[in-house]
Amino acid sequence: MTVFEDLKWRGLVQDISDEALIEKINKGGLTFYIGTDPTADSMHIGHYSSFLISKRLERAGHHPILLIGGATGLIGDPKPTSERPMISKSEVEKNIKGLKAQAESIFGFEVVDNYEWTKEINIIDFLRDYGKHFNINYMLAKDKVKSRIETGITFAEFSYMILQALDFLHLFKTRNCTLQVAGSDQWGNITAGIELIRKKCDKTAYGMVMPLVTDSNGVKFGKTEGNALWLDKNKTSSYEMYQYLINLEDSMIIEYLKKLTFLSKEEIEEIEKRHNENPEKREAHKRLAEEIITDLHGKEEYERARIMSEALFSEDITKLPANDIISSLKDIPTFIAKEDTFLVDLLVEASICTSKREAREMISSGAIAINNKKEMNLEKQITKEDFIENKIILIKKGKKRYYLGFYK
RNA sequence: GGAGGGAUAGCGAAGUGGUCAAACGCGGCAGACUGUAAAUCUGUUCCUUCGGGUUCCAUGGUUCAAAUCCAUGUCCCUCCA
Repeated sequence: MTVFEDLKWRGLVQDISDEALIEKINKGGLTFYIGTDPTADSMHIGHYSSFLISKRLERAGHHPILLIGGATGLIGDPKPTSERPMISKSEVEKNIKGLKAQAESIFGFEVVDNYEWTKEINIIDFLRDYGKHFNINYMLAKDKVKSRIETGITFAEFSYMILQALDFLHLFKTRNCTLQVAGSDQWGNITAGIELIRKKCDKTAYGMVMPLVTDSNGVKFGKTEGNALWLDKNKTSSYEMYQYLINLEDSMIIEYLKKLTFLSKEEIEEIEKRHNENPEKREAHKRLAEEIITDLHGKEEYERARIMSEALFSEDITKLPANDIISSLKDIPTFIAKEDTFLVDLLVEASICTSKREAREMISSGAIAINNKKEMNLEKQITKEDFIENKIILIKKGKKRYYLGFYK
């Protein structure tokens, strides 16, 4: 299987700008770039899939450059629905630092910042050197702009694609970077760059985009409770990551293995076979979690997450030594618990529930468990006996959310 | 500059003087069923010491009573110039 066939098989190729790219990808030796704007101080799992393509290309003998949009992040890539709020310059600076460190440690890529070559351009040169190459009609025809004509788009966001095109041109000229890789929402910006290169240099550059990774309902991969799953383990612990991956729906799991791991076709087919025979064992889910967490944070982190999950979901927690529980559960939310507190109050104080009303509702519906034992008594007071070894108390909300309390 | 329309809970959207803590849909949360899955079904979704308290862009006003009427302001949209 060629490199391109492998990408295709994994479902990672939505579109390429030119058929000629296939051969170049198979041959190796290209310098390519992938970009992200510093909208947060960490990447999330959504970035991960597209960044993995870069890793795959790197393994196939190409050279990746990671571009962080210190300039474009100050402007904002148009979303199809509405204008982005502007991010402060200090925020952008902070985010760049976070992303840079992360990209280097997780992916080991060379990082560049487009602020470097954008900051010196003055407005007259910008309009003459770049603006002159963009016909408004062409820009208006781009999907992203088109979808915003009704709701409105500011000149700042409208100009975004010129900045991104300029990046591609800059890297093409200075680094001989001939390929840009991204998620499918970047297609318009990439083709703008390809055209700019053709107009200014009379050379051909290429673009490749991958489809957005979603669940079966079209919801973006990694969206849980409105929060993203961050690649920074201080923002999203390995345990949380493990839990998210292990709970993914069956119908998508093989697709995720293809897109998010480096497992070979043969290995994945074997896993698929076993998964179909015994879906309840969730071998495919476990393997996905193992691969992703190990790639991100290393073997040790993965083992910790796995052991913790197994302890919480399959063993009688009260039989374990308190210190073992503490050390294996250090990623879950904690709180301080006094004895004789009413459970209702405790749930609110520990931010397990947002109000007493909700706390009562949870208790009476059987959603609250103390040390894995369901507690439905609204008048329940926490006593010393509720603490394992007089030290800790484990509260579960719903089926999967755990909170660890320390005796005070 | 002129004319008109709009702003309601996380989102979409009803309601146009009392029966409104506000229909309905989505989303969220929980329960049942399961496999810590999906689908489905059920409940729930401002706070509360369960007496009540605080909500419908903001501020004033009319009224026994306002999301609903009036005035002013802010923001958005459409059409005309």
